[in-house]
Amino acid sequence: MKPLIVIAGPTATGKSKLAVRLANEIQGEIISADSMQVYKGMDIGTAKVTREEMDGIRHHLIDVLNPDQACSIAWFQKMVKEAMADIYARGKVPILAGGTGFYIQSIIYDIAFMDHEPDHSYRDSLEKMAHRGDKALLFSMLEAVDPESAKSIHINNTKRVIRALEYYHMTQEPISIHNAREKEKQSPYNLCFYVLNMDRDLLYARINHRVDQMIEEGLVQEVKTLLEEGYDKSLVSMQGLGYKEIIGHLEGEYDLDYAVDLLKKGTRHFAKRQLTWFKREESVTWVNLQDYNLDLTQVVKYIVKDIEVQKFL
RNA sequence: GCCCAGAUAGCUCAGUCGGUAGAGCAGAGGACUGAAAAUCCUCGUGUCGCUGGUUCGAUUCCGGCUCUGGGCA
Repeated sequence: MKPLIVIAGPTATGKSKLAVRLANEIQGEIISADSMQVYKGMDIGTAKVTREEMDGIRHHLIDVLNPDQACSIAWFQKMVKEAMADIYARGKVPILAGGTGFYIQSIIYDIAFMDHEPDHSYRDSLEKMAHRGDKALLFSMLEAVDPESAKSIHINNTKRVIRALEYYHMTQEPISIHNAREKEKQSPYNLCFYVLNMDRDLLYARINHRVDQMIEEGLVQEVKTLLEEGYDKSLVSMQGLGYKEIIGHLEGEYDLDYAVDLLKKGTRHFAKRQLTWFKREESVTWVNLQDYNLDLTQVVKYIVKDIEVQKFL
């Protein structure tokens, strides 16, 4: 089996920096597993690594889309697989680093996605129903076609209900069957999966601090520029943390201080959701950075050793 | 100094016509298989400022005190 190293964890734990240090030690290349860093021009708000911080290490899946090109997991997975094939061909080790748990999962278990594009007209019609407030109707449609999914998807979770209906519409198969099948899959990789973490209080303090830094570095101007370039707030990319909050401020809904509070709060909630995601992953090694006094050199040393112990390389 | 209004969950406040209380936010936990930085679900006991009084019973009514706003001097 091919080796694959994953560096994950909630936002603001220093995944990107650690990944670069690790890549230097083990002849690695980095693949970003981040749903927002794929977009060009979104640098400050996504805390994207700078060219300098890359330190000569090759990074994949960063700055590969314009903000109006919606990224999907199927597309992401395809691109990552191509990048990995390339990395293996050059005798290097891929390091998948990022905080988008769903994307990481799609790679490590090689989840199957269908080739064809979603049927937009069907989705649009369902969304119109949702917009009219016909949640119960949508849900009863799901119950009729895929009772298993109806049991596990909450009636208020319109996005999930619509996707399940859409899946059935395209394949004539309940998505619950597809999900159950994919869940059985074992990872086709020789996997070393690390999740960085720290005490919650410290993590939240770092998040708050980093948001302040983003503002100092010119996040407001970055968002302004994107809007001036014609990118609209309805785009998937503009739903990202740091973008939707600043757009609200620029449109006069609230002052900057309020936007900053919103962004800090939203990012804290996000970090919590990331942790919930990683907690359910099996065979992950949790790394509490405080056990190493937040010293990346020590953390890298530990991880390199751990990888060797697993006779990984 | 006087007058008025407040003092209830970490915060903002609601409420109890007297039977020891509940929302939002914060916080915690969870779900997630083509929007995922998205979307969604669950979780609320706290000397009801302190102190006397009335009462079977006071956070609720009355008095005093303390503090915080605002007004008048």
